[in-house]
Amino acid sequence: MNVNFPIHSVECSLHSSSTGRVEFVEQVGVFFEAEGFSRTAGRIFGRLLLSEASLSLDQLAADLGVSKASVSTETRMLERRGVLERTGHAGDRRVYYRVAPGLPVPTLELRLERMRRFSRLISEARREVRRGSPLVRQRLDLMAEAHRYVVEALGAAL
Amino acid sequence: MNVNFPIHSVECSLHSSSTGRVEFVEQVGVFFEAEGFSRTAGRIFGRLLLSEASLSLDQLAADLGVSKASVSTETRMLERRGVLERTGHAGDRRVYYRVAPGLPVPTLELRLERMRRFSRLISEARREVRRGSPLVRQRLDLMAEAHRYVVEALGAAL
DNA sequence: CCCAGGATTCAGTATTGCCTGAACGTACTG
DNA sequence: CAGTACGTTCAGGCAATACTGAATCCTGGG
Repeated sequence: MNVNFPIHSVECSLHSSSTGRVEFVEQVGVFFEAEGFSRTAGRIFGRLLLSEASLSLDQLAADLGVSKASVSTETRMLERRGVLERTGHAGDRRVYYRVAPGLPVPTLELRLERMRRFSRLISEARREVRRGSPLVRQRLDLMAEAHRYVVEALGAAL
Repeated sequence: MNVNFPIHSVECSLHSSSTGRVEFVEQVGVFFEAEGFSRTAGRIFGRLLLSEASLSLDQLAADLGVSKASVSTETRMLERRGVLERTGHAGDRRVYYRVAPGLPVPTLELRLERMRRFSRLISEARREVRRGSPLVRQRLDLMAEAHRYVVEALGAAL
C-alpha cells in the first residue's frame, strides 16, 4: 500500500554536496571504531545526525552499503544507549530511527559512564592496597581525586 | 653480571593478596580493550599502577604471561602517549618502565583529545550544512556548544 | 674487534569480532 | 485464514588485529 519511499524520507541535508556527507559519515565511522564500537554503528549515527527526517532500516542499509541485519543490530544497540530513538509514521509498518532529541546528554553520559567505571576500579584498588607501598597509595589517591573532580564537573554540566 | 631480579624489582603492592592484584590488572585490561586499545596494553598499565618499583620488560612479560615482543611494542605505545616513563638503573642495561609521575594529566589529556576530535568533526559538518535543514543546523549547533563547554571545563582542570 | 645481553622488528599464526544471507517469527492486510 | 512485508536471529565466512618465536639490531665490556 505504501510507495517505497514515502514523504517522510525526503533528504534535507547537505544535498548540495552528497560527497561531503559520505565523507562525514565515514569519519564518524572511524571515530566510533577508535572508541571501541563497530564502524557501522558510527556510520549510522553520522548518517542520522545529518538527516532531519527519520530513516528506515532499509534506507540506512542502502545508504551505507551494509546489510539490513547489521543495521538492525547496531541501531538497537544505539537505542539502548539512548543515542537513537525509534519512530513510526501513520500508515507505515516500518521502523524509523532518528537521533534522540536531547542528544548531547546521552553522548556525554556515555563518556561519564566510562570514567565512572575507571574511577570505581581505582577506588577498589585503593582499598585493597591499604597495606602496600605509600607511593602507590598516594598515586591512587591522586588519580581517584582527579577523576572525582572531572566526573563531578561533567555531571554538573548535564 | 647482574642477578636476574635485582633489588629494584622488589614487590611492594598488594602482597597480602596477589589474587586481588591479578584481578585488578585483568579488569584494567578489559577496560582498555573497550576503549580501543589492546588488552595487553591495559594489563601493563594496571600492573605498573600497583608497583612502586619500575619493572623490566622481562618481568612484565613473565608477570602478565605474554611474550616480550608484545610488551616491548605496547610499552612504547604507552610511552608515546605519555602514560609510561622509561627508567634505568646504574649497572643494569635493561630498560625499566614505570607509570609517569604526573599520571592524571596524560590520562585526561587523552580523553580531551578524543573529544576535541569529535568536536572538530561536528564543526566541519556544521559549516557544510549551511544550506541544509534548520533542524539539523540547530542540532549540530547544540552539540558543538555542549562539547565546547565540556572541553573547556576539562582543559581548565588540567 | 668480537662477544653477550638486551631490545626491537618481522613474518606467520591464531583469535577475535564484524558482516552477511538465509531462516525464522510476527503482525498487518485483503 | 492465507499471504506478505517487515524486523530479528543465527551459523558461517572473512578480514582485521594481537600475539608469538625467530631473526636482527644495538650497545657496552672484554
